[in-house]
Amino acid sequence: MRIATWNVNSIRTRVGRVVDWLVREDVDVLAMQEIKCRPEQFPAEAFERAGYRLELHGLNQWNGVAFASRHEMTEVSRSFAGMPGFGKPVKGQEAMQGVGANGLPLEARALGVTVGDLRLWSLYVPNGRALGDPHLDYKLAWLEALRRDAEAWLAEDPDLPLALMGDWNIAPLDADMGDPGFVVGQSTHVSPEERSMFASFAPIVEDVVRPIVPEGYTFWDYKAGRFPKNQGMRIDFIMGSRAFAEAVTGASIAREERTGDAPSDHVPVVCDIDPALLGSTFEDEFDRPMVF
DNA sequence: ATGCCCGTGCTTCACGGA
Repeated sequence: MRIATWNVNSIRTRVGRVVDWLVREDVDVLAMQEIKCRPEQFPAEAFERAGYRLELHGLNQWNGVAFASRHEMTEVSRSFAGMPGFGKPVKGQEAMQGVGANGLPLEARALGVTVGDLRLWSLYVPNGRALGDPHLDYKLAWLEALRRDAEAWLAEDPDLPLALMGDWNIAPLDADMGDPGFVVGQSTHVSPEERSMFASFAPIVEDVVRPIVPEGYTFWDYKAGRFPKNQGMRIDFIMGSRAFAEAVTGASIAREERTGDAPSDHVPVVCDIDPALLGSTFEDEFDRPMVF
């Protein structure tokens, strides 16, 4: 069972490349971020022809998250309970996109699905923009709310195989930041506040990729030749609960997806799950044991 | 110190990204 996350930076521009990669790499479930379109604009046919079902959440040309899965997806959530919004207070037409826990309009940054026993979230954490910018307060509040909700899910079911995967927009360690445009004390993504917030998830979820792939970036800015100079950032993560992490048998970062024609600025992050290491329901559903 | 490179909108620049 192969699970991946990829900030695709516009699915309409990238659809051929994304579906080719899914098929070539035999991916079962892909969490996408920055699809940059509404559901009716999503190029669904290409995914469906390749055997993938879709769950989509997009409100406009910004943000947008999605899942493509070879397996049935249930219990679809387009936000988490404490998720804050951003912008001007909701009124009239804006109310159609939903109101966050802070009374402000929700953005399309979170999508939760259940696949077998797995609870999976595709997350696009707010960028933060700059130190002192209201967007950074939003980013920190958004993550705090996510952590509190995830704590509650796991308090209710400590054995839940939960994965919080996506673009976290934080480089947790110094080794995760190779872009000289980002400096501790001057920039987002490396600030003590963001790193502390990321670290506060440790009691509930862990990075399941780093133990297997200790080095490497997941994003290189299009500008200033960041990829040829390998001045990237590691900001895309698959964070798994104990039950999820115990079932992980492999992981990789698909660096080659930053090369060739019209790449996203992010690359896929992948992990492999052995269903036998999860609960029996999942095993029965997907391993299809022979019946005599 | 600034822009670099992209994608989107109903485009000829503004904006968001990280």
